[in-house]
Amino acid sequence: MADWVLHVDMDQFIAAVEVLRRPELAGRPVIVGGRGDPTERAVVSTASYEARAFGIGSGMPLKIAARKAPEDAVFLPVDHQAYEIASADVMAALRALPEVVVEVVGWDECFLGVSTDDPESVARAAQEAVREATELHCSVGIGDNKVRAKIATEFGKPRGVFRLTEANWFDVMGDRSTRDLWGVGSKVQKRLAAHGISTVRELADAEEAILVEEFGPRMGVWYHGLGSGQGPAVVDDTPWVARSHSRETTYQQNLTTPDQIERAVRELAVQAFDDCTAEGRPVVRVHLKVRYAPFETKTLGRKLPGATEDREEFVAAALALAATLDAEREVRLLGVRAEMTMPDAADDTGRTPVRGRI
DNA sequence: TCTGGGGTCCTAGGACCC
DNA sequence: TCTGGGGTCCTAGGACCC
Repeated sequence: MADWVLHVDMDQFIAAVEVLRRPELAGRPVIVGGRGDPTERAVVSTASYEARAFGIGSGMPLKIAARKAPEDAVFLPVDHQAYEIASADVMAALRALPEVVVEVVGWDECFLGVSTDDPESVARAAQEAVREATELHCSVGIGDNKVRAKIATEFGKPRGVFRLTEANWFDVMGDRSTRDLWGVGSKVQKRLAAHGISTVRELADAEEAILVEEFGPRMGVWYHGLGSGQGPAVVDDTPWVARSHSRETTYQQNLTTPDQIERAVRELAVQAFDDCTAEGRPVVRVHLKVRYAPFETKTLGRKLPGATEDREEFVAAALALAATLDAEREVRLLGVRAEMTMPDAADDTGRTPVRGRI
């Protein structure tokens, strides 16, 4: 029997959950994002397949989506709680499969580790278990590691199964853009292109030394291996432990005065801090994220003098950072992040119980 | 056309110590 | 007075993912 990695990804998860509780919306273009008001500053979380047919997709500003959407489109607010409940039901159904290790990587996706000679039948069993428990549909990628399983899922959508291994990697991926690789975004794609590397095959054939020079010792080696579909194959069900919590808000009207910014930072800092202390861990660091109008993002960080459980001390540190912001510029987004101490277990074992780069 | 909110990990470079 | 090499910690920011 061979070891396989399966990647389970829910089809249009958020939109599907909404349609499930409002059956009358079935077949209509459904767009979920922000507070459901397409005149506000917000982006699309998920669009149903019917809405995608009009060119509407995740990450798109709601205002743009509204322009593209047909008359009968429905805009809905994001309801985190509903998706968390649905997600828990999905994961519970998958954990109930025999001999399977489940590693959750998001609301709507996870890896399964399984030893079998017939991964396709495990994939079909997973789809059936999810459908039976939740009436939701998913796609499954089968791979000999996490990278290939994750990429395979896209070829299985919707409601399908696709296998991607060392055997068919270059047939399937060789001529595709490096951007289609998991972990290569637009910036890295451009930097690769500057070295004459545009396709997956070209990345695999590139000199590793050149990539190391461009991206550093870890990322250079990582990207090179990505070209031939290499990646870790261990599926780990250790519960995820957060390193930090943040709160951020995009303001419908830009903040223009120091007083407005101070009030906003204080409010966000209190929430982020309380999220951390709710887990019983002191806070060691504060970050501030600011987006100046129209669209320039900056982040600042400061280590606190020591681990603290004193909220006012944290708020004061956040305010001190805020005092360094450019007072001349309008702010449209503010975020405060609180970084926590790690649980003792991490130190004892030398192994961080954290979902890392896969 | 106008861009969310939640996270993680990596790198460069300076400070400081031996 | 001018100088090495290595290690670790910290800050600041970049990139990516769901």
